[in-house]
Amino acid sequence: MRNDDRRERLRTALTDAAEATIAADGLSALKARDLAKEVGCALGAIYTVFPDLDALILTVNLRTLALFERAITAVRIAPEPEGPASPAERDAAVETLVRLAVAYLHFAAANPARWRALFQHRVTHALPDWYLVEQVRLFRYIEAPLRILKPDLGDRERALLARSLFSATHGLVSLGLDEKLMVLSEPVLRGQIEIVVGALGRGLAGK
Amino acid sequence: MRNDDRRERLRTALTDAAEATIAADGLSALKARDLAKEVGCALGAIYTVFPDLDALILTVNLRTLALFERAITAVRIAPEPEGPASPAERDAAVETLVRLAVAYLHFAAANPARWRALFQHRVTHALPDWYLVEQVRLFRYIEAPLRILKPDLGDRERALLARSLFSATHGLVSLGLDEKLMVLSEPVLRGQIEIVVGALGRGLAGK
DNA sequence: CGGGTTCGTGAACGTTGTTCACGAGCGCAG
DNA sequence: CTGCGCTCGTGAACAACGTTCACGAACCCG
Repeated sequence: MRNDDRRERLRTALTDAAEATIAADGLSALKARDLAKEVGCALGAIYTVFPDLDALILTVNLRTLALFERAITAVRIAPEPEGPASPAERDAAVETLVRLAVAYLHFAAANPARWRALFQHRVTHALPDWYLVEQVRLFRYIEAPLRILKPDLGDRERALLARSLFSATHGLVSLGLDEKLMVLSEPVLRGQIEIVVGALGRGLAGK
Repeated sequence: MRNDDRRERLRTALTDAAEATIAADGLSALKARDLAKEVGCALGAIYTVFPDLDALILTVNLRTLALFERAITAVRIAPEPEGPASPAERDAAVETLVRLAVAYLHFAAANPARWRALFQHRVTHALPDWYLVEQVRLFRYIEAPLRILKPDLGDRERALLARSLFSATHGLVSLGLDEKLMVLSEPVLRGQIEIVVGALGRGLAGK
């Protein structure tokens, strides 16, 4: 079908334009009419490839998650020891957690509008599966060092703890970069993250 | 002036109605026209006592903060020791931090819509002073146990760390109660907070 | 070439927050 | 008591938004 081709082209063109707008001026600057004008299509055409703007935003957010994953794969990960972990290996695991958290901060600071859109966007409908799958995969990066720090944890508890560690880090980054509660420079915030996540890791190790 | 009296009455009536709407159906259910109908005034009358709806929301949020402070004052606080803290006193300080965090969770879970409005509401203008003052005072509750845990910290660093601890806890509560990332029951979330904040406190104590 | 089907078009609709010209009501001087 | 002027709430009107849908052009196929 030639037709599906055009639809796909329109879809990516809209996603590109929406991504650029969000990255430049934030989620609130995304307007259906501006979007249509930018890609040179009619207003109604948007709704032939997306059910509504929420779906378009979700597609942009998926790109942001992919971008973030590329950033996170550059983080040096402590190797998984065989057998029980030595104190040095546990320290290395803690440092891995800190590096992951700092990488999260760095990504958020480098892509503030894109990153804000991930959370600012409140969905009323249930999230699509392909979005949740992406989230689950990203949490695995946190679970690995946790396996070293607390080897006797069950899979379920470890997954839960990984989400909690992410939530805590997200809180630090979210409120730290947000202008409502405080405005912290990235270096200061990085210091706080190192202190807090470091203490958290050492406390979890149970020494 | 009889006139200021009427204005004040309208102001509180609007605040009451807005608070009820937010508490019942969330921030997004707050509409100027519904509000005017509920308090029996004209649409434009709202703008004679508030510059815009943002200011009205801020007033409601201040009430929420006051409500929260009443909840936080019920938390049992470890007494401040004289001289260097014993290990037991440090443990008590950690438990105070945990209790504060759990109180935060409990308040958020008990008043989900009110609490969400505190953060969901993004302001474009600078926040008024009376709002910031309220925030600063609430942070003092976290600084007290920190003084026991890390006595050699300067005032500035302690204040910063207090905000970071709050941010981490807020992240746990915010994402834990939020339906986007995960939905955790309050008991499960309470367990996570006890684990994370507990580990955080012990790690900070530097044992 | 013509009839039918498909599909983008953009005017129109319903809701927003916010504004502003109007007029009712009141006080006070004549 | 009457008339003038001022104040202040009123609600119709405006601008901007997401979303819809009747229309018409463009294309396919017989």
